[in-house]
Amino acid sequence: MQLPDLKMPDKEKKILEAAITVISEKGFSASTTSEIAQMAGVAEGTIFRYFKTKKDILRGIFIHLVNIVGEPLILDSFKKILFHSDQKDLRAIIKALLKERFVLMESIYPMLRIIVTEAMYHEDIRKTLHEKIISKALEIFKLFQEEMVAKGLMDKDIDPLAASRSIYGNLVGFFIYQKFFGFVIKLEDFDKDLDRVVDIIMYGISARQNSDARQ
Amino acid sequence: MQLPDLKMPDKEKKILEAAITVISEKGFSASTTSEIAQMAGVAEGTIFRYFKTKKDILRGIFIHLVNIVGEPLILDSFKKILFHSDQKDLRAIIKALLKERFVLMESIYPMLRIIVTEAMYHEDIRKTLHEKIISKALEIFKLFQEEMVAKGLMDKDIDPLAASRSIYGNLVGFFIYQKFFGFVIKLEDFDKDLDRVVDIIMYGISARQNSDARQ
Amino acid sequence: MQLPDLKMPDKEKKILEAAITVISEKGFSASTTSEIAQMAGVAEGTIFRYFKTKKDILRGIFIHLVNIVGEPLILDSFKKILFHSDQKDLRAIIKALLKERFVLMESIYPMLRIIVTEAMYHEDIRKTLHEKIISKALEIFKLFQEEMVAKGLMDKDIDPLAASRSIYGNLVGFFIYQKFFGFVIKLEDFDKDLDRVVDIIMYGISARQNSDARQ
Amino acid sequence: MQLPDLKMPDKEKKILEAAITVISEKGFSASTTSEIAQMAGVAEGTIFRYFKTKKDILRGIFIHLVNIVGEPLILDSFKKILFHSDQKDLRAIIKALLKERFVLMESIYPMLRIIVTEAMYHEDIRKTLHEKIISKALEIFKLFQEEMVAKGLMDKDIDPLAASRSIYGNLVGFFIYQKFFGFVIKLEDFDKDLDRVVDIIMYGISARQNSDARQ
DNA sequence: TATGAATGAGAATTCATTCAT
DNA sequence: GATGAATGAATTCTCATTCAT
Repeated sequence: MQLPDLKMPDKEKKILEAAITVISEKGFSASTTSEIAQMAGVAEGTIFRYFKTKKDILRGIFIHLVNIVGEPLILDSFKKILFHSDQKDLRAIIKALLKERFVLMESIYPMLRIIVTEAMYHEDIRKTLHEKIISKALEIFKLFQEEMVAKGLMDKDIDPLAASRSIYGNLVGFFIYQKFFGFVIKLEDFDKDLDRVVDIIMYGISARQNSDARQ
Repeated sequence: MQLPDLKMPDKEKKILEAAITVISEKGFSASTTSEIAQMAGVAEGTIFRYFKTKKDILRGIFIHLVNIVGEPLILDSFKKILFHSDQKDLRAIIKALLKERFVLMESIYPMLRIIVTEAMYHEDIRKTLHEKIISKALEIFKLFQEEMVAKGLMDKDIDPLAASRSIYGNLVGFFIYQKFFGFVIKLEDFDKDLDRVVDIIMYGISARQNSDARQ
Repeated sequence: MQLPDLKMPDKEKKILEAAITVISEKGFSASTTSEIAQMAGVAEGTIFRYFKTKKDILRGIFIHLVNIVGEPLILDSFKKILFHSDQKDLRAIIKALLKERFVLMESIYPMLRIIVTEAMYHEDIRKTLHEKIISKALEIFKLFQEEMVAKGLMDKDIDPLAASRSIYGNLVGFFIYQKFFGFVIKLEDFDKDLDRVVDIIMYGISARQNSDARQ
Repeated sequence: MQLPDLKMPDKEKKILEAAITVISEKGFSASTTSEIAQMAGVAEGTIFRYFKTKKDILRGIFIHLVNIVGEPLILDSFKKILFHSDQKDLRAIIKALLKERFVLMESIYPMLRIIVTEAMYHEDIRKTLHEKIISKALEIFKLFQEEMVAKGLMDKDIDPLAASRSIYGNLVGFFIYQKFFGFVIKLEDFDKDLDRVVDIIMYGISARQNSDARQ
């Protein structure tokens, strides 16, 4: 896990990167500061110059996700895809979105794994996550939906929460399947797979009234 | 977390139940055997009569999930809902399925939390999970889809993996939202919410060709 | 330092005794739990079964001094010497008192050293010490003085606080000189030395009106 | 704690002053060099330019007490009070002495606290203390006593060691009571209190042959 | 079988000391 | 000279595991 250049001491960055790697692999409690120090190539004591306690390392990772990764990586690219897409075609936009999200998730995968695990156990992390990222993404999606509804590409009755949950639910299901249970697949297969996901997001699982509905 | 009656010594069952509670709340590594013993009302040494090591407790929980909960609770009820439903209406079946799955997930929630966390970190757990539960559920769903396609209720082109992933993705998205981010909601609201999820699973997020498509 | 038999696990007593020895020799902060464990002949972890933290060991010693040693050893013998003495002679009583106090101080010397040091740095210890021992001793002395005044052996104008402070000041000065700066002396020399101390406590340092005043 | 101007680098003096403050408050082992550096307003590394090890700081404080404070502050003023007093009255001299000593002790209180604590644990400190200060003070007192005996103000039989120990014992008892257990008292009360101490030093605690003995 | 005291390896954390800048 | 980041040995404390009762 390589973090972007930040105004942060070199060693602190190394420790944070090492911590993300180690904690992502074994979970927070099962990781030791000695392991993190070793992987970061610093003395164990050095860790505690930058992070008062072990828990503060976790906090550091989280803050990083929310502040550094959250806004520019997660939300900005989300906005960009939804609004600045040249495509006037909803299906193409959704597909582009999934693709970009998939790549994003892969690129911050170790960090993601840590946050997901910890969010399961800590209310405060969930709360911050919701406040800083999830609720904002939902707002963006609502604006997007309005635009799509205006263009006649989405149904106005559709609940935006349910719709975005569906997109993300499908995406995560797809991601987990690829990452956890799937085999490494060829790029063209990936694209086909993705098409299937997009179709279901677009038209659901029921029988299509007319096959023209599909692109 | 109450486990069903099993041919298992009373103390072992108590330990397992206590372990599920404790580990679900703090994660495996952060839980201590002394805590589990205390909650189970047994001496710390007693734990090691039934489980050689702490890790074996986790294994015990997992085996329990797979063997005892997996087949009868997870798969059987899945089958029952899909095939023995009186309804000839796909939408109603999906809704019933989601409802039943939601209740099931809630009832085994502590266990679920443990397994999901551990599956994130251990390949072998993922493998067993896939073998014993996920792949079987997929097979069941395939049979169900064939039936639905035959009745003209589902599109034959739809990938069953993608379809079931969609159903589960939507369900899990819904579940997480309720459990982790949601507020406690009234039962009738829950039903409305569920309807929206079902609609999206059924018809997707795109504009409907004709509004009759919706119930 | 041997503690009296108490309803206290054998190991706890051993740890407490070892702690008193070690801490008395090096001071609290400079003593390590590993050292204490070694001297007590137990594993380091065992210490923390009986004392949650290192600081609790100190608290244990203090509680011991106040509750176990304070009342029966310090105050009771104080009372006994002052009131149950057969002697009708103030000088003899004071001498007996000094002798007995000296022996007592020697017998709990390691504990004393710890408490004195810690009392210098911790207000709460001083407070408890005052409440539980010093103020009580002062009360006892006041009663004693009343008796002596009634018998015409002490001046009624003398401030009991100043008087007892003088007795203890002289005693401690004597004790410190013997223990810290003195050489080991013969028993008869000790007695002579003590006599000089008693004289000064009794009659002060000024020229005596008549030499009969002295024994 | 302000040290007098010395031919000593500014930083070294600052470090020494800071060290006295910090160590006096928490004890030597419990104080950290980082704390001392912070309070002195220098970098931690700077400390080790002036003091090879942490222990050398303590040594520095001690040397300071003995060489700089010991002779001029402790012994000279002792001499001055005893011999250059205008008063021909022993009682008045003792009272003046106690007053002056009390003020002196207060002024070097932090340093005193350190030395007393450390003297309890280190033979070598006690030895130097005795050699450089205590034995000298005793010599001075002996000369004083001779003078007083010549004037008929003190008994020739009185042991000078016992007498000076009494004076100091009473003083220290008084000091401790005021500093550690006492409440803040008014100046006039302080003087009354002091009178009582002086009386006891002068005439002891026994009944006075005639009340004229007291001033 | 059940207990829980005892263990000791290993964890997080502290801090005097060094050294490149 | 002065700095303060970096170190790593030492310290406190935790906890899975053992074992005598």
